[in-house]
Amino acid sequence: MAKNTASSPRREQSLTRERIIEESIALLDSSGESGLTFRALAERLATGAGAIYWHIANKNDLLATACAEMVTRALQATAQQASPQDSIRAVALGLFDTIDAHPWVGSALTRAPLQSPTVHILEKLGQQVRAMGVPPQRQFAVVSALLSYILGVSVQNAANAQIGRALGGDRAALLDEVAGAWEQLDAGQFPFTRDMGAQLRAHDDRADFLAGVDLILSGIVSAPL
Amino acid sequence: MAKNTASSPRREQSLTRERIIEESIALLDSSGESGLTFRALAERLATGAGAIYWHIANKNDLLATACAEMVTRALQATAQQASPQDSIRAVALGLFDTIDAHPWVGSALTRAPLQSPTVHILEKLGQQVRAMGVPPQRQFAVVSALLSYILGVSVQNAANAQIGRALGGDRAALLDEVAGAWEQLDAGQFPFTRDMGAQLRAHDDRADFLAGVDLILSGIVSAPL
DNA sequence: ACCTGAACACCGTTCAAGT
DNA sequence: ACCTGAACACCGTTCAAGT
Repeated sequence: MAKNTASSPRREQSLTRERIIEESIALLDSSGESGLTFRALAERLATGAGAIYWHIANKNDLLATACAEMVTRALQATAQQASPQDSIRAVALGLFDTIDAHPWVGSALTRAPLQSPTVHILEKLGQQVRAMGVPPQRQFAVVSALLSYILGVSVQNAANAQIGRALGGDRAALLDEVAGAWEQLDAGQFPFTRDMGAQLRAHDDRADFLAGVDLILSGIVSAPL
Repeated sequence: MAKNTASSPRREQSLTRERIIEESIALLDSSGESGLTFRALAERLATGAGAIYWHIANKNDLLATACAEMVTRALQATAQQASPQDSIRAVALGLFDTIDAHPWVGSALTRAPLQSPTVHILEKLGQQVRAMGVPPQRQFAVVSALLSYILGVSVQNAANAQIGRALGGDRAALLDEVAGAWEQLDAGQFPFTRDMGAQLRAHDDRADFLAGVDLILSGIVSAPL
């Protein structure tokens, strides 16, 4: 990483697939998904837009590779825990936080399911589900539910945060606005939602996410089928 | 719906917000999300692209309104069931099937959370969660988990189906290919995924989705916290 | 009040031409 | 082998001009 020797002629920094991905991640983090354009990327790399195509197949390839890199980092960061349940919680939170910090990772995962990043997550979850003693014929459905929940909620949470940022960025004020609207809904048609204003204002997305994971974990243990 | 009388001058079919949304839905269903362009829509409506902007704020408005229409239809179609659990399953399946048949509804829901369509779903789920006897202070987190799971999995399932279609359309062949790749993974690094090939080949997305809903429902009943 | 359609400022991707 | 940058075929959105 500190080495600067290029392959053949000594150049300041030659255009490599790695450097393109690196700058793509920086661009995605700073300007979001819509900020990643070949023109903007070419400018950052001090080259022409067409040059990128020598190393990268297309925009999808660019996004998928950047996403795989982030998921690898996230999974490497989750240490082994005391119980399988705790390991599952750690993986879940690691992904939640990564996708929260890099919302574009979420959309990339949605766009390329069952690819390498997802398989790594599946494996990590599967090993813990086995350790919990779930019978073999139920393992696929159980892991599938966990994976879907984790990715689904993380992606939606990140999308919410992005929308919040686009709408001004004051989370408390935005929540308060929605909560206020809920409280003024028609009592006959929306008896439930009307009463949820206070809980919406006070809620913590990360805690609710974890509560959902726990709900599934205790469903696995109580095993209805 | 059969009436053809326009507002003031008798015209074949005047340009209305309703007609624009109707044609947008048709276009989205036939050509997918990328098929909805102002130019294609204008052609279908036999007008200019700019004319649409008189009735619709922008593309987001177009997609959000079309999405709201579809969710309303989906919720109206779910009849009252014997138990709260069954009602929740019916709502879940209704949304799963709608989003499966109209994948663009999924992306629109993700893009506009806590808007009118989501609130209607929240209300329907919330009433059943109350009927199940969940204590008030847990209701928000429980409904939130259910809603997240249902939307998250449905959206991902629809995305998968779209990708499958783009890749040739033969679901069995595609699954078989992925399953085959799983079975050849390194035994040391992927002991779990390696064994899941058969279950992946045999699995039913809709059944797995419902199994996940049941997992959450039994987690709610066994109530760890 | 509503519609037209050209114009603007963008995209991803391709490709002849260079080194 | 790799890079350049103009060109192509698109976008969403705006807006002067029409009726």
